[in-house]
Amino acid sequence: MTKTRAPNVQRRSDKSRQATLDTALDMCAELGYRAVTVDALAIRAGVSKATIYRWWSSKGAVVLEAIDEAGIAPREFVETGDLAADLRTQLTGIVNAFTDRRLGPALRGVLADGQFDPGLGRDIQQRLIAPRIAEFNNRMRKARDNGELAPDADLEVAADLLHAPIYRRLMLHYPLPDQSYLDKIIQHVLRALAPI
Amino acid sequence: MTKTRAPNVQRRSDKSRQATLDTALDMCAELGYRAVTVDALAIRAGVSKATIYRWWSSKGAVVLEAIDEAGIAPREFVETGDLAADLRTQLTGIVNAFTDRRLGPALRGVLADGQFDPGLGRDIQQRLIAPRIAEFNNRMRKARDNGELAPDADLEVAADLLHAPIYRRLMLHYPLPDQSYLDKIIQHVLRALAPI
Amino acid sequence: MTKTRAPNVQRRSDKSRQATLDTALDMCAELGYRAVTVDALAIRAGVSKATIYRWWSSKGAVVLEAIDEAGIAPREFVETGDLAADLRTQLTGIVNAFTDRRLGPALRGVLADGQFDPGLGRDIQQRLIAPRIAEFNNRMRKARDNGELAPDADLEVAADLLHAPIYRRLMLHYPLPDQSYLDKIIQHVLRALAPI
Amino acid sequence: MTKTRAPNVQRRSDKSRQATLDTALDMCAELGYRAVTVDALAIRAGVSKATIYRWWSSKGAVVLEAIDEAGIAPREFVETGDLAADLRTQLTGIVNAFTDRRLGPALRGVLADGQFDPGLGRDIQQRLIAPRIAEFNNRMRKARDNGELAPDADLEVAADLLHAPIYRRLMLHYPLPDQSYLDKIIQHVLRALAPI
DNA sequence: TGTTAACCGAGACGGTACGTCTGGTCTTAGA
DNA sequence: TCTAAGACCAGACGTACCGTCTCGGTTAACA
Repeated sequence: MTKTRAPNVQRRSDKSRQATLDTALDMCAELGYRAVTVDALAIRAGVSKATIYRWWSSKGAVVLEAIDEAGIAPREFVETGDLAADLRTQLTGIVNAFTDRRLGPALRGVLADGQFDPGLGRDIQQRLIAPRIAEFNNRMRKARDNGELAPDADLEVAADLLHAPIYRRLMLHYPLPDQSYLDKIIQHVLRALAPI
Repeated sequence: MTKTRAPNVQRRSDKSRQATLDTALDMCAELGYRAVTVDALAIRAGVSKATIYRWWSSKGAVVLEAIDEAGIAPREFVETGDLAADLRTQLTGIVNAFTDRRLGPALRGVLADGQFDPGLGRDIQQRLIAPRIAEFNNRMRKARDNGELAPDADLEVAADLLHAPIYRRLMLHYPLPDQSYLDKIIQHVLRALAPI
Repeated sequence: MTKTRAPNVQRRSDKSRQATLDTALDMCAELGYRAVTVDALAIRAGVSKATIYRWWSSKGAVVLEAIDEAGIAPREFVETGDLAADLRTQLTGIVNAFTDRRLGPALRGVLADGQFDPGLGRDIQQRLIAPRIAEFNNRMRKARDNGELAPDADLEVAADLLHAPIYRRLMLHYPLPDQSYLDKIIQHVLRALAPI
Repeated sequence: MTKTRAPNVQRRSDKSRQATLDTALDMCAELGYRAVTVDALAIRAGVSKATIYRWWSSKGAVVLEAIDEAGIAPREFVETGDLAADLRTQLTGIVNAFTDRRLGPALRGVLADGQFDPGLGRDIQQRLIAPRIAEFNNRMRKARDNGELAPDADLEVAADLLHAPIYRRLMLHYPLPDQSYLDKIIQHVLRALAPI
């Protein structure tokens, strides 16, 4: 009885969808993620609350989809043959996503919110993180095959050491790494993973 | 017209203070940080809401103080002379804090909340993080002086590489590192910082 | 930044409205006007506080409307041709309203509250008092035209002398007039206003 | 245990008592009775809340005592031998008390409050009303003995008819009677009570 | 081309937590 | 022992959001 029948995606209004996603990012940028309420989002997007809740489970889900759609940060590696340069490009892309005037606040907010909402956390992991880690692993596997890394280089550890400083700094309110700091990180990690 | 004349610390009721802090941790453990409300905390602690707001600015501030007081995770390094072992002890202590049945949920919650509330974030940084980083730097400086690390080893990078994986995994809902994974991290970092 | 966009009366839930008004009178009767809180009213009426505040400005406004709707005391005069009898009927009706088990406490309470809240006082005057005074004046004007009263009988004074003892006794916690006392009042006033 | 032993009146600080009473009237005049809180009263009078509650049961009791002490309105009749003039003097005194810049707000407030607080209501009746009604009855009895009133004139009715319009007008937010209106009331009542 | 199902905006609803305020009690230290 | 100062518990206040719901109006697929 209470169960709302699954809505028909065919008939979904794309205008309402886009307005909701766009407005969500705008409002995060202006007010900060926390201060964005579904009520206000609905009014400003010219959309009804029921419509939002018909298609998304929460504010976080809206913002996550908006971020994903906005194509934040490069997904695929631009491969130049220079491993350090390629890592630098990817890490810089991630940092830029967090500092982007429009996307940054939404991204930080949704990540923090994901720590409270397990469903949202899972979605973030799957939609934002996993594809980029897969790309990262691809690139690293090639480097390992090329002999740029030790043949038994542990890619999970590599992913952690390279990416984690960004998240730690987010979480502890330290300033995010700049280019030269990223280079230091990369050099340290490559040294740790170097052959013999 | 914020009346808020600063309250007189001399006359503070220690009983109310302790009850509030204890109950805050208990409720975080039982319900999760998010689900703890100041109303419910006040009732269960047998304390009035006004008293809570007289001494703390928010739920997060209460929980932070409770965690700090509970002496979560070792502050000082136990120095054995074996650097890898000492780092392992400290990092294990941190991971244990996050997985502790009583403190873990409070700690995770307050860290996530700190990402929304800048004041709280600053307090976390100062009360929880900074003292431990100082201890860490002490230990690392000794190791550098002993020649266990390169004479130009960058301790900021070292701190990031060693601690950050824990925070990244928290943030992305990955499982926290276990002992053997921590050992891997430590070995990689020590290799990156090794002399010559 | 009073958001308060005027609510849409068309879509008002009559069920919630009735439950609120009914419960307000019940609670006044049981607990006394002062002890009724909006919180408790909302819970007992099965209505949210927001709904109450959406449609009424205060507890007093709810109770006033409940009283008005309950049709306390006869509004129109029942005209029998016998002036003294008609006045007796009306005054008795007023006294009965104040002693009514269900309405009395609400009515006394809202009148007293109106002395503190000017807006409420004005509403009481307009919704409860003015229509009855108009009816009273109609009846008295007819009596004056009939020669039952002096041609220059002052109806304002008449209204005061006849009704005021009830209010004075309310205010000073004297017992309210009974039938025979009302008759005395009426006889005195009619004598004072009698034609030459 | 909870029972506070009756305080020793001998040792009562008269300075605190006077400051409390004076400040109570001042604050009623400035802010209105409702807006005066015991907290604010204590602070402004330089007196502690505990001291206030030791000697008075409520804000209303303080204000009532302040009014009584301020000797509002003439208690005794000034007897000139002219009954209408004497009544006019007394009624004018009462109206003046209600419109007095300093005492009026306190008096109106405490009267309204007395309708909620039965104990306060009783005290008002005994301290403020009863003595004046006794004086009134004295004067009226003399007039009856003098033959100015009918020998069977009902003094209770007389008191009601003469005084009640003031209270009704207070309660219904009508303007208080002015001199000429008081004269009309007096003339009507004297006519109703006139011999034969 | 008319019917109809499901969308849509609007916004009222029951809940619930917020942070503030007031009332009345209790504790502490000083006179 | 009384006082000033003020912390304390209790709980009401009015506001803000939440997520659900009901209402007409509109739109698009099917008849």
